Amino acid sequence: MYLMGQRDNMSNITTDFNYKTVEYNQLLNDFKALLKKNNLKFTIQREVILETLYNSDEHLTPESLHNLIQAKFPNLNTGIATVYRTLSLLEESEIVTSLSFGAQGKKYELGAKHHHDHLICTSCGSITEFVDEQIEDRQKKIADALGFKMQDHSMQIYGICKNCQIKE
Amino acid sequence: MYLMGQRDNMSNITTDFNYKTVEYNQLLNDFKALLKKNNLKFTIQREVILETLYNSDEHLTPESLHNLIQAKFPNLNTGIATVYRTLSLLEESEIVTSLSFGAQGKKYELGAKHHHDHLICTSCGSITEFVDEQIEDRQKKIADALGFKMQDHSMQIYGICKNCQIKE
DNA sequence: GTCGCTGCAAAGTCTTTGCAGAGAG
DNA sequence: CTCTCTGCAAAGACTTTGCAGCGAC
Repeated sequence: MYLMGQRDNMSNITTDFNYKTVEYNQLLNDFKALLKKNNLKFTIQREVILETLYNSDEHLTPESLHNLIQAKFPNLNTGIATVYRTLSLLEESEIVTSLSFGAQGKKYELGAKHHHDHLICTSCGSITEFVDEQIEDRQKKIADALGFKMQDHSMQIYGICKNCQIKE
Repeated sequence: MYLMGQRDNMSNITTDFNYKTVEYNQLLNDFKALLKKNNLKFTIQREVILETLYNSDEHLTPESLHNLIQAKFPNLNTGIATVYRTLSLLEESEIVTSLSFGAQGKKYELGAKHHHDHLICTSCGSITEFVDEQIEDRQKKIADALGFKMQDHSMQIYGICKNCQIKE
């Protein structure tokens, strides 16, 4: 099992621990191509949303994403509705994936990274990512054994994270 | 890894394949004891909700649970608010567990069966349950390694089930 | 220019809450 | 009797949609 590294938050420069497998420019180009293919338009709002997702290590709710954008680009005055609309578009295009964890609402993350699973703190809501080859292998075998043609899978472990255990 | 059997839908009589580890009467008694312990009252609505959950193999939404109850006990005129309140109570007491699948809303199932994971057919929506000890072990180890106090976990494998593959 | 996109506000979902009367203990 | 529960309806939280003007192409 290995923990995903942290990526450099300040720029697109990769670090030794960078887990993003896609450069921002490539991602952006893919997105533009997708838009063109579907006769959709490339707008500044759409770019800002993609960029903000890319530059965040967090799993963002539509609301927190909107807040980040408002803070960084106050002049754009981006509406929450546009954030929702763009997230749906990105999810449909499999550029982002969503997680519905415990309570209510979804969180989104870029899907362009490595596949990974999630450890979710039920106290503070923080999400830690990990990948475990043994589990990945096992999942394939189980699907095979049941005659199931596996397309995707997701795993979540819920509990109390280190920090919250200390606080209690 | 082993597949969970199917239970008899018509009565509380167990079959060879029954996977419920708890008899309804025992479940009911536990629930009554829990209520008493917390100075809560045992009402007909609460019983009907528990019973309906017990007698359903489906993963139920609050709404579908409410519909089932309305259909079976129209005279009770159970309110949806009571269903929500009781589900929260049951979840808090770890008698039921909730799943947040894809879209929106939660689905509930009795937690009194064995723990299990889910294979979900993206074509017909059917859900197959399974348990794999290797994965269970691994999950514990991962949580431990990350200083995480594990409370629960869930795993879903998405794909096309045998039947749907044949149809295609 | 055209036609899709955006912000806004209104409308939809799903869930929770306040309240007054009903009912369990 | 007391104090919790319940159904109802209203309120909340989150998300989607209609619309008129804006902006990408």
